[in-house]
Amino acid sequence: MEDGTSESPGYCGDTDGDYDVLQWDTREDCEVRQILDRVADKWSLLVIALLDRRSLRFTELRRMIDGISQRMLTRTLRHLERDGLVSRTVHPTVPPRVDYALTPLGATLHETIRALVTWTEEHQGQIAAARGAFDRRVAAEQQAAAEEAAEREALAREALTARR
Amino acid sequence: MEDGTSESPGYCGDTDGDYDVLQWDTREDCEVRQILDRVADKWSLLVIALLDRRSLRFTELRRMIDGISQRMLTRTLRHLERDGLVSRTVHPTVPPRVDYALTPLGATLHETIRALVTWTEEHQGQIAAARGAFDRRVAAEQQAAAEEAAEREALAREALTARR
DNA sequence: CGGAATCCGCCACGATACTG
DNA sequence: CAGTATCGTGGCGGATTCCG
Repeated sequence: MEDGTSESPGYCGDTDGDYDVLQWDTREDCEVRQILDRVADKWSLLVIALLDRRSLRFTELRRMIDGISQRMLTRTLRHLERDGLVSRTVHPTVPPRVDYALTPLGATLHETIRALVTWTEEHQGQIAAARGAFDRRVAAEQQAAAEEAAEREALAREALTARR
Repeated sequence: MEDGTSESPGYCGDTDGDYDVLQWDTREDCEVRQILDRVADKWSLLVIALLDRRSLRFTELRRMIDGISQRMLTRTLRHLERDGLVSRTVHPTVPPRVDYALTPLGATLHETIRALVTWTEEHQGQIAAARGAFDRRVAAEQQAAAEEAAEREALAREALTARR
């Protein structure tokens, strides 16, 4: 099994009731974070999206995703299966055939995720602009610092030659 | 600066038009994934949620989050600032005072995220059930395999004693 | 074909110390 | 107070090999 997100089943009990915003933010360690990590996983989201069209075999997924290693595909599918987001059905044929499909639960999650994707698409312009502005500001500050350093060095050298 | 999500500004151009689902899934490497990683980041979401109430100082955030290191808080805030989700204002007082606040863009993102949190809260029961069932199945299979192995070993030993 | 098991590189993160 | 700089490390992910 290798790891498996730890076998602790239920709560984490970490919630000390400091602030009320933390009602779902601190306990993120319990449930929300688990799902969030699954969604944000490099491959999970891709698998969910692909399975949303139709059920697929292991090798089909492997080919479609292209950059993925068999190890990661296996792990990803196991995790999704464990969370009840993907169903795994083995056909006892030879050679063996395994089909993966999205469960109803997985389908609703995919819908929910789409909202986030939509948000990103709608605002990616603003984000790109913000990044550009930020990077330019940083570059300008760095250059200013560099010039100041050069000036200080020039002054120091000048003082040195004057002493001789 | 240390890293900075690479300074490549625009597209990734990785999109080979194989399937149409990949229209936003393959190019995830370009924009969607960036935001998703930011959201799924261990601390970013927490910071966004806390700043949704009111603007906060560096140390306030540090105390409220509790498990975070100063390094990670700095990095997180820088990333959020770069993406235009959080604004940073320095008050030229002594001692220095720096306030962080959610930008309008960040606020809309927070709203969008809430949908995902809501989904998780609504379905965490199903997920927990699925995990339980999965783990029990795995445990059962492992035990079955162990018993089978023990039986084989017993047979082998029996055969061995018979040969003497 | 569909995995499981093993080895290993890399970097994300934490702890620590220092600066303005 | 609000950071930057440096070092040490655990774990994630990839490559490879073997199994049913």
